[in-house]
Amino acid sequence: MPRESFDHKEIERSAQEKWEKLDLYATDLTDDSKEKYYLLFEFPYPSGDLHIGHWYAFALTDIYARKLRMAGKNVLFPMGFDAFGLPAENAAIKNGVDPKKWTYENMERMRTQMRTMGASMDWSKEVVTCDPGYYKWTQWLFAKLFEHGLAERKNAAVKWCPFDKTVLANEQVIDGHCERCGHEVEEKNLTQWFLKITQYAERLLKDLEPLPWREDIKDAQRAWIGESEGAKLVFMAHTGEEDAPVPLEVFTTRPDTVFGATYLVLAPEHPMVDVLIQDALNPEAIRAYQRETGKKTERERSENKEKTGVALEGITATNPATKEEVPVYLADYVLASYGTGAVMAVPAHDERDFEFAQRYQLPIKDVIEPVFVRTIGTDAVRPEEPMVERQAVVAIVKHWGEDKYLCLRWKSNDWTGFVIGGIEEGEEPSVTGAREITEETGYKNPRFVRDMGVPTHSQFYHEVKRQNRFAHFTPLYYELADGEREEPSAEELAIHDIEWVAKEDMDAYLSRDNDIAYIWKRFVAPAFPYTGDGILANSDSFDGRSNREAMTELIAYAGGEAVKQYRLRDWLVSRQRYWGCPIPIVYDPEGNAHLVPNDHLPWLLPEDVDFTPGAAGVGTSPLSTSRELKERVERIFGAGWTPEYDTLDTFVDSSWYYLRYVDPADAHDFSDQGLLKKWMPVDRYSGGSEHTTMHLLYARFFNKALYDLALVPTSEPFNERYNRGVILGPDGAKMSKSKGNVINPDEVVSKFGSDAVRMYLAFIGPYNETGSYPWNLDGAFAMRKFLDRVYTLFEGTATEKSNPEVLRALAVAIDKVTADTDRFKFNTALSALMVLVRDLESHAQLAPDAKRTLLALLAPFAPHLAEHLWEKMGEEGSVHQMVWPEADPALLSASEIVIGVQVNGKKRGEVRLSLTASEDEALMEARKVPAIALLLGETAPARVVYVPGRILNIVTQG
RNA sequence: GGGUAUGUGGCGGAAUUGGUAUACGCGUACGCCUCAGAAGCGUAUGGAGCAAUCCUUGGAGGUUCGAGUCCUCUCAUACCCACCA
Repeated sequence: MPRESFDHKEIERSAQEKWEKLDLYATDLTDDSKEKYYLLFEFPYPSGDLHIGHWYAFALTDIYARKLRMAGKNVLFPMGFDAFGLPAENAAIKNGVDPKKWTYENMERMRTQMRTMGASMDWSKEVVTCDPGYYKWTQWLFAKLFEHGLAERKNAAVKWCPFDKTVLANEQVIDGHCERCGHEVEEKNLTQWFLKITQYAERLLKDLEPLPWREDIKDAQRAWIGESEGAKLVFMAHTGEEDAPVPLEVFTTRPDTVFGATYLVLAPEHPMVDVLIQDALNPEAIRAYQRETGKKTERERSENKEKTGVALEGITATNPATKEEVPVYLADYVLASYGTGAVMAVPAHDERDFEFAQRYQLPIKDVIEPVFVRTIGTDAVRPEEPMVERQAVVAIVKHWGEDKYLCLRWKSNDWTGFVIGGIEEGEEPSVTGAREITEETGYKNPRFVRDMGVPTHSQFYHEVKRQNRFAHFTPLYYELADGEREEPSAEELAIHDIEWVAKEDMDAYLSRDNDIAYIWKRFVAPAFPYTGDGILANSDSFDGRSNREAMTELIAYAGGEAVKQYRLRDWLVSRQRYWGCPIPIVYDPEGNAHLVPNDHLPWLLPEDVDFTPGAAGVGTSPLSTSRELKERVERIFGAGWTPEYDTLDTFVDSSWYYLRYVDPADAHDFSDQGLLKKWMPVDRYSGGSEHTTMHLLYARFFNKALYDLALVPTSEPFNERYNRGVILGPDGAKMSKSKGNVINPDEVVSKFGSDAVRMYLAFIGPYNETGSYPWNLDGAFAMRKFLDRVYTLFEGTATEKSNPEVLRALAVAIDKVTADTDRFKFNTALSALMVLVRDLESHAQLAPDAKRTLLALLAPFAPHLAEHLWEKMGEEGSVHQMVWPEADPALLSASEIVIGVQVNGKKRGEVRLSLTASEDEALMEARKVPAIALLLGETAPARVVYVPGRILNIVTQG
């Protein structure tokens, strides 16, 4: 059948006009006759042009919005702009354009482009964060947080470019240099505003649990919050003089190793350094180290793998467990911003401390003896059986001539290792080793060289003895004097083979991550930290106990306190930027911060600002160049009062926009309580994976804080969260202007039509997974071909009713399209539509009922064409007001089905069976298939597995 | 270095609870149509083999009547965090 084509431009124009006239998409938020559904996508930054990524974000969510409306939901599907931000200011600096003008013009252009998309967004709820009507309430909410102690001022470092004389955002610092002029960046300490998100760390973590989010999204948030359980311990620092000792508090996750803490390390910025330095013998060296590290950014410090530090000479601190005096160091591997900014160093059991101790020759004291518990395999500990403790030796034995070592391979389980033997009552371990070497391998002249120190312990199931073993190994080293050997007993030979293994082959030879491999590693590299669990040693009365089990008692013994620590820092919201929401704070002549009273909100962003780099003072914001702002403050508050010059991080604006959508024009409140109660939480929030941590966490924090102030009805803002993938350039690389692989959607839309483009994006892969998909023009063309086929299907109309085959094909498609669209699996929904269209094409002409059903299914995916065909059929109203079809279950279940027949698990044919067929009937049918009959022969099958409607598997052997 | 995710044809991908692997689409080949090309239409298309048949979901084991799917190990790629004590 030849394919008709249609004029997509004309169809799009007329459909869009019609929708506007019918005002289809403005949601009546007060309509209670339908169930509410709040479908949210991340609002865009008005960067200028609508790109293919925007299409991917908006048009595909739109598919679901349309489907939901047809399914009878009252859908809120709003749109807005995250309109404050750095690019507007950069344009101002570069081209002298007013940031406001630049932003509003961009928004207007994007609105126009978005209309061509034909998306059903509700523009009447539009929110623009740089609009005073919006940021008035950003300021009001900031004030609420301030009043409740959730906003505070603290010192914090900013990146500063000494050439441009301007504060840089983190993303403007490339490799420690200013992205604009290439000069080296410095850090400056400024007093800045913080929101105390850390107070919510525990709840942000705990409330994640019941959310129906994908586990990887939750994991990313958990990692960002970074909870560690540990203890705070106090080491008293002494100066050697008569002075009172100074307490130094440390945070550690391993208080069980406190007996091994052989020195103390403070961050260079630690506030106590100023006190301690007065009594230190080397104040110049200490100051020099502070200056040196102060120049470096945190990133540069971490890039430098080599650990550096300086001793506070003449100062010691008392280990609260051992009561011994330990030296105190400054080192930049300790971060001032985490924990207490000070750590107790346990070089034997921490890799960083170990490295530092090696470099500065500090004592290393083992306090944990490793315990290896086998948990997998046939020798895994069997909890139901008793544990038998044994003292034993492990003997590493060197060859008399070569650099090879004596190994045993156990025949029962292919286990590889060294000679091992139980210590007899009253026997010297070295004697045990020598005896076992001779007994097990026959070598007669082992010479004991040394005991390798730290004992290790193993728990495993002894398969031969049939009991759990807790073996305490003493690792010993022997060398064979010569090769003199007698044949070991037959009993020994039956258990294992003897093998000589070269040093360099040993790692591959030994099974990984077990006790034997550890002992070998210790033998070849005698000093390295052990960070795992084990048995306490060198720890007074705690010796011999499990480190985990004794943890709480050890904390108490050391006079400490168990605490939880978070990696999450308080949220620094001050930005030394112009194009952002002004912080509604003024300072009295004494420098105390006061909120700008509500009746002066919105606290307007001044317009007489000089953007020239360096125009503002050192380390301050462009707002300080505004005369109007200063005058405004003095006029309202009095002489000597000064404004806050910083603006808010744009993440603050976007932390509450979903609350404003419900009541965007409200001049008396940030939103309407009644509507919030009805509409929150957001039912499904779709966005980019790059916002998994920061934006999503900030918004959750904001919502929780407002919940505690009884300003919002739910403690979590978002129910479902879907992360989307990215569209790559045709070359498979990330789209970027410099690579020249950016796709301009306008061109493709004008060529194939808006419907074809959105369908291509829907078809490219699963939407709710964060894959990345290369753009392919052939795909958009293919979608247009498909739409032409649909168009052709509507050419004629049958007068008789649809036949059962058509009805069944429709039912199957309804079922699949519905389920897949609900899960955002638009690709498979479309595949079901294509199968349906192919089936329908085999029938001469379609009855009106079949056409209507097909149009309903098509409407969310190809809204313009569906509307056009609807009109062509002579139907009233809009196709988008149709009721979403439901599949008749009776049509879905076929009475007969083709199932595969397997012989011994391999598919050998297929049979058509009724769903209610018995096993005997199935077997009878299967025997009619020649290939199967041949394989089965005359014998009765040993076993038959028959799952009706799925599979028949005939097993012929046992 | 740590965490998370993903590995299925030439390509994007499909496969409810373990139950006919490769749906749908692209690309490719051949044919039809055409003066010719484009478009369109039709057929084929995981690999090997003339065939019967055998092999195939990154690799190696395992559990099972049956594994893309579950378990163990291993390799590769992507993203995020990276001295967090």
